[in-house]
Amino acid sequence: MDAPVTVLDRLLEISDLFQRDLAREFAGSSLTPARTRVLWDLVHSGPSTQHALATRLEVSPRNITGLVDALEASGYVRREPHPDDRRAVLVSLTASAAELMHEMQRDHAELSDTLLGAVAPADRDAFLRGVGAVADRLRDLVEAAEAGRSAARAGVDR
Amino acid sequence: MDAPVTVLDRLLEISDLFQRDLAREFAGSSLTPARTRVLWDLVHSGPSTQHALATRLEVSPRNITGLVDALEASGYVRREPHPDDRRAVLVSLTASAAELMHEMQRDHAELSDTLLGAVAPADRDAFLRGVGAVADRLRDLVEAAEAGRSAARAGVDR
DNA sequence: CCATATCGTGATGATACTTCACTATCACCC
DNA sequence: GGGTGATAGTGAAGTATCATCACGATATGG
Repeated sequence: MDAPVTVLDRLLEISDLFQRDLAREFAGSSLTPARTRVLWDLVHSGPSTQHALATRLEVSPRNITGLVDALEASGYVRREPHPDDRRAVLVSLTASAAELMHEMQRDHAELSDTLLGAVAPADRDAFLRGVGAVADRLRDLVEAAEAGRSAARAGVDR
Repeated sequence: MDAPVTVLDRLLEISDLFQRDLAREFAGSSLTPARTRVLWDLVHSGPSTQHALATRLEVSPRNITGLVDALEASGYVRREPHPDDRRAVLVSLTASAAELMHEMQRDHAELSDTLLGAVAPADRDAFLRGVGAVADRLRDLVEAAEAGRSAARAGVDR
């Protein structure tokens, strides 16, 4: 009865392996998972204020300050004054960082294909539907749990 | 052309959601992800030396010292002298921690079932095969990458 | 019995986060 | 205009998880 391997175990192993691969990829460079996340977001969202980054990445604005400091020092991003708001700064990727991120995006897609290629062709459609269904269900569960807590706390106020 | 959602994205989202759920679960208690990992390992492996823990969890022995310190202070584990080796200590779960871990194991299995329940019955077998295949493939890839690096470094010596 | 490896830990430091306090600015409203 | 209150970013201080290096205590194998 000790520890049958569940689907969840497998899914967690996958993400663990991926993270390890990412860490290995950037060993030696000044890029770290958290800093890479910032770059990744900037590719998708374009030049952003630090506040916007903090909101999208769900971390404190103070934390973004430190991450951008490091990325700026290593030449991955630039801080420019916001044209309409003198309080804010716009963080944007440097050309070389943009190039790097496109490479990473290609690698990411390629890895995704490789992994899908490991699935028997006859299973692929069902597999994709299954992954989507699990992600959706889990998202709902987490959302409900978090809303529950918020509601409990907000309950006193309302 | 900007960012089609890949399988890999979905898999990473799943693990991200799960981690967030775990963190929420233990908010307020003295348990943290890293400390929980130690407890989880002890359930599977039984009383262990800190060195064994460090090896299995792939972290430095020094780090284990700190994690066990915290777990011991909170009453989750006990440190006992190793019967055959006066250098080593045996770390074992307290009764209440063992109980807690069994609960967690039940919850984990239950969540796994719930997630699998979100997959259409006709897709389930293919989905399970697919998840296994992807995990296997990724494990091979990471292993090869790490072996490559080790080989490169060991190459000078041999 | 001595050289060497192993087990744990103190010291020190990096990264990734937090909250709190504070400044500079913006936006609104009378 | 001149407050007034929200917002953008950052300094200060603290926590958790990791790493490396040095060191003492012990085991082990000639």
